[in-house]
Amino acid sequence: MQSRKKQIIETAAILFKEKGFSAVTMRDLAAALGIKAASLYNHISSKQEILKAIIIAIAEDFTAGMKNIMRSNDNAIGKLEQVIRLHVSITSSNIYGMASLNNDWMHLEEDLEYYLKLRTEYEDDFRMILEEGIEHNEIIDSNVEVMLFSILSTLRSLYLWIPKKENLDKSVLANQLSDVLLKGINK
Amino acid sequence: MQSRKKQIIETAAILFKEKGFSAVTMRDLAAALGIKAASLYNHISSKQEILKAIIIAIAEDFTAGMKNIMRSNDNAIGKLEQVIRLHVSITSSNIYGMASLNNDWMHLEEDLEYYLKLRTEYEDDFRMILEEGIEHNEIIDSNVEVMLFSILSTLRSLYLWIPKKENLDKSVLANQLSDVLLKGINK
DNA sequence: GTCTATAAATCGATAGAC
DNA sequence: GTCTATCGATTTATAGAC
Repeated sequence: MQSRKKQIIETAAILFKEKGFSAVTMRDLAAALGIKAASLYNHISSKQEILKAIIIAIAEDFTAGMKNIMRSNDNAIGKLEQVIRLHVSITSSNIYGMASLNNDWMHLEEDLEYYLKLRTEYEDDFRMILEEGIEHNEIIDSNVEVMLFSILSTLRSLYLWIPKKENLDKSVLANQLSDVLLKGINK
Repeated sequence: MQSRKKQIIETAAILFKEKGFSAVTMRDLAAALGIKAASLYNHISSKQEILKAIIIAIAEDFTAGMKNIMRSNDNAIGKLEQVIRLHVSITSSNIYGMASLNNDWMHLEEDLEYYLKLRTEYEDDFRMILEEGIEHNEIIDSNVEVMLFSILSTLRSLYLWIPKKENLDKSVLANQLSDVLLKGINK
């Protein structure tokens, strides 16, 4: 990808995190880059193409990461720890893009169906890990959907919290999250 | 409040959840109500007033609920269980409004500062409960911010998951959440 | 209380000069 | 690769008839 195009997409992601896709105009984006709106179209074909570039790339990263985890020989708890590390890793290197993935996916047009397919597959794999853990007596036999929802909500919100941490150590954060999410906070 | 105004605000919240505040036009809203856009202005003064009505009311409900919990004599775990019930209660009766509270607060104009004040106070109270629990040996002495982030992310995402549950029993859900959030999923 | 008509501003995107 | 100029559509909101 050309360097200028990449710069446009990265700058767009920053603005999209602040106000959302719909509230950011091509003039806003151009101004942030120090050019005029018309000049953007020498590098990208539409606002929609920018959104697609941001969201689909990250969604495919999650899919690839999850497929690797499913292929591993770890037990359920080990797989969950891998999933947590996957979220910390992808999120910390795509803080702005994660905001679009979480909040602006419904504005995808041609790629909406594809995005939803990736998301459903991801959640299905996640659920399978939990069910496998219950079956093998590693995980409490509580409501699977509540556990899935609880862990995934936390991991999907990481993009809001990681920027507030100074001197982020990704492996320390992943370990703390594993502790809290798997073992709870009760003493 | 007049019945028609209430109906407009409730319908707006439904549309805001689907596409976000910025992507919903006054024509969309009017069409959903079976009238013309101009007719909306006989009941409300601006699109901004609708957003404010949705968000501030819920934010004040959370503030009032948290103040009650802070005044109670429960220990830290008991207070956390109350907070979980507060989120389940407010969210289940404001599914659509919670989407705006979470995703469209940045589009508030005159009331943005007030909203941020309420949110900060809420998080400070939440943090105090956790710190009190650590001090009294009820809660593990782990990273407070990670615990706060983890629990609050889950509770703030409830509006996405509650609609998927059929035959919702609020007290059952609150108990399941308390189990998972406080005791973890590890066996 | 809803309508038609419209104002004034802004939107994404294109044409063509340099 | 960026610019000026502009198109055509759409935005929030208002005026005034009914």
